[in-house]
Amino acid sequence: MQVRMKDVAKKLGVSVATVSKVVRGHPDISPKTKERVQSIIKELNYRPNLAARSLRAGRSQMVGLVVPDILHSFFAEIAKGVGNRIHPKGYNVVLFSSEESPELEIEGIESLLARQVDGLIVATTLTEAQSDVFRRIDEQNTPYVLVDRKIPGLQANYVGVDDEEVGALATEHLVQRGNRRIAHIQGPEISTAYERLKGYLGALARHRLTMPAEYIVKVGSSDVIAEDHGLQAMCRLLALPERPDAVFCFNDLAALGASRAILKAGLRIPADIALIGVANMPHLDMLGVPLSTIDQSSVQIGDRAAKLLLRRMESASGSRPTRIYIPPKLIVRASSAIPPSTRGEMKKAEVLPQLVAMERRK
Amino acid sequence: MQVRMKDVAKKLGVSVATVSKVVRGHPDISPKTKERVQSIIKELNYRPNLAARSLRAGRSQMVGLVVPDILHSFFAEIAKGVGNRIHPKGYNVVLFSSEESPELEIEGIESLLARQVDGLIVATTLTEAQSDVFRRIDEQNTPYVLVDRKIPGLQANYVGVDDEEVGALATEHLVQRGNRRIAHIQGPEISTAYERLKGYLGALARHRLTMPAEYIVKVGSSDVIAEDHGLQAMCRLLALPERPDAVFCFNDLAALGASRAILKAGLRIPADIALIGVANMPHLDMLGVPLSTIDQSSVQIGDRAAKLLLRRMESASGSRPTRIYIPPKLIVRASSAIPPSTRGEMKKAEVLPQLVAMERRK
DNA sequence: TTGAAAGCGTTACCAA
DNA sequence: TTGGTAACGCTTTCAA
Repeated sequence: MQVRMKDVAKKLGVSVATVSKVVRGHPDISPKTKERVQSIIKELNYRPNLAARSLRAGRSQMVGLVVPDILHSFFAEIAKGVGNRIHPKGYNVVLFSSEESPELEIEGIESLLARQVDGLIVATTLTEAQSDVFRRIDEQNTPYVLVDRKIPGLQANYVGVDDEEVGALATEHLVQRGNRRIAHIQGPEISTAYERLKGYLGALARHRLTMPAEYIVKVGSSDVIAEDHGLQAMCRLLALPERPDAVFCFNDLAALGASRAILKAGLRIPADIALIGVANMPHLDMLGVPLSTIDQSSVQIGDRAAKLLLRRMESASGSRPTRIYIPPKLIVRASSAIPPSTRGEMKKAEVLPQLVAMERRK
Repeated sequence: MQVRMKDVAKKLGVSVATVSKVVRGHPDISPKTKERVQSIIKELNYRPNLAARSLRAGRSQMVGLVVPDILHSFFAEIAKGVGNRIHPKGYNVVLFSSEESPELEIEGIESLLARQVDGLIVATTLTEAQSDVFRRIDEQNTPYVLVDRKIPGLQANYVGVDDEEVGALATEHLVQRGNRRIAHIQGPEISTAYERLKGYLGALARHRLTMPAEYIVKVGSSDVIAEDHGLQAMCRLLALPERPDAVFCFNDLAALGASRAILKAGLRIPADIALIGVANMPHLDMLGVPLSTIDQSSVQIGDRAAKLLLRRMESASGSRPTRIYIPPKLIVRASSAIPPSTRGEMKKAEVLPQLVAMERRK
């Protein structure tokens, strides 16, 4: 059924060793034999069995990619970056979506290790307490690269943005625009959320601004359902005696939810409350109020992670972990764009047309 | 380095055959041996080498998934559906993104076949002329399922929506709302585009409406850059002596581009031009004018495709191709929602507030 | 330049 | 119920 090397060899009266060498472009083969073998390979439509090759060679030419949710455009972009980098090198991507479940993630990683992937790229949902999977990966001498999320206390290759800088960049921007009551809708229990919070607090401190404790609202759960949580968090902020004039949201999904809450309350963005998210998700520049955000160059994160992994897979193991930080980029759109001088002076009726005009000029 | 079955067997003084049976849950093993073996497996952290198993068993427990672009939410949703269905069955997904390139797609499929995947799910970019890859897949006796896009003349398992119905549903809706000059921004050279066009034409015919030939504008290229093309196509429509009062766009991305063009021209959606797309992409309900669309239940498409594939992989080959159609769902939002009676009677200034109010009521 | 043969880690058949 | 052993298709070493 399947054409094997043996079949090609038999048809030509040469040995399988010869065919094997031709297939892999091994040098010591006469041009004539090479050509004859190649023509038979074409004729029989022979394809080497990569399972056999993996077993024999001890390398599978596969890379495992574990993400919390492939639906989140951020992770899809990472997947794209990884694929585009490694496919030309003859590797395939085995994708595992952990659905934000640590247990599933561990199962996924184990299954990929069993598959003998040559390396792993992981956007992890695991906490420090669950991180022994990574030590098990190390034991196997399988290189891996963490992307987006880090695990405190784990020395590992990492590619992502500096999330403290993300938080600082966003908050700084809101301050520059004259906002003085800046709240933060915080993300779930992952490193990115902590560091963005740290950046937010740092920026406030630099400007000697202090906020009431209730201005930091915790989004209880994962990235995926962040929209609902953003909405709920925003509702809580709106109920405060003195409501914020700007909100830095953990990510764009949270900002989306927050903006729903703001509009529902009959308030205006950014005239009443300015908003900024993180991720630069596609098409959010076409929202009713285009959303300001921080771009993380996610395709590039995937690309760089794959590049780093390729290097680690090729070289002998043992080099110290590398951390690569991609600079975040502030993208200012209407949701945080109204200059502070205008604030308060605008009549309600003026706001929407202005936004529409702003959009048109683009 | 790697723990092998042999190591487990040696440590316990049993044979590898026994260990193998325990690992796979083979019945004739005494409870006592089973337990002892299992405890050693845990202790040594043994994981079966799936490359070896694949080679020996002739089945890899991997499914190949080929999509034109994982960034497109539609395909990411399919990937999610597939993964969620097959992971619990012990399969892994090998993902290949063809970047809308037929050549790359063929390479990708070949690499997956070489990897001995047990089955393939493909959203193809190939035309009938290039379809012999699929016959080669058949020769290998590897089952495959096409999703979203069909190839004319190729008898194959298929899961998707009935795109003619999609086109009819969208067009019918625009007609119902009182639109009489309904244009269509057509998709690229793929089955879905043809069939949506067919549905559009059918619906118009049923209502005895005829449109000028220029009302059908061809988007030259792939799904991915459909936003630019939608914009260009819309510009052409706007330049016509009698411009349309509604546009059925091949997909949401094209509609996004079209709406950019409409707003730039200083026109209003839907007061001047109503718009509807296809795909129900996430978050487009939060656009300045929320976008009407047709939902394709894409996660379900992935799920059903995987289910069908599992059946085909388990049963002996030879059954006739199955085609599964998921019913499309019309989702009416503001971009096509203004009742026809209001049309023309509204002053420009009234439109935006109305839309905002509409959004708030949600 | 070519080929024979060992062996990668597993499974499955058959014998004990 | 257990174990010996021959494959699975390929790579690689070493000899011819």
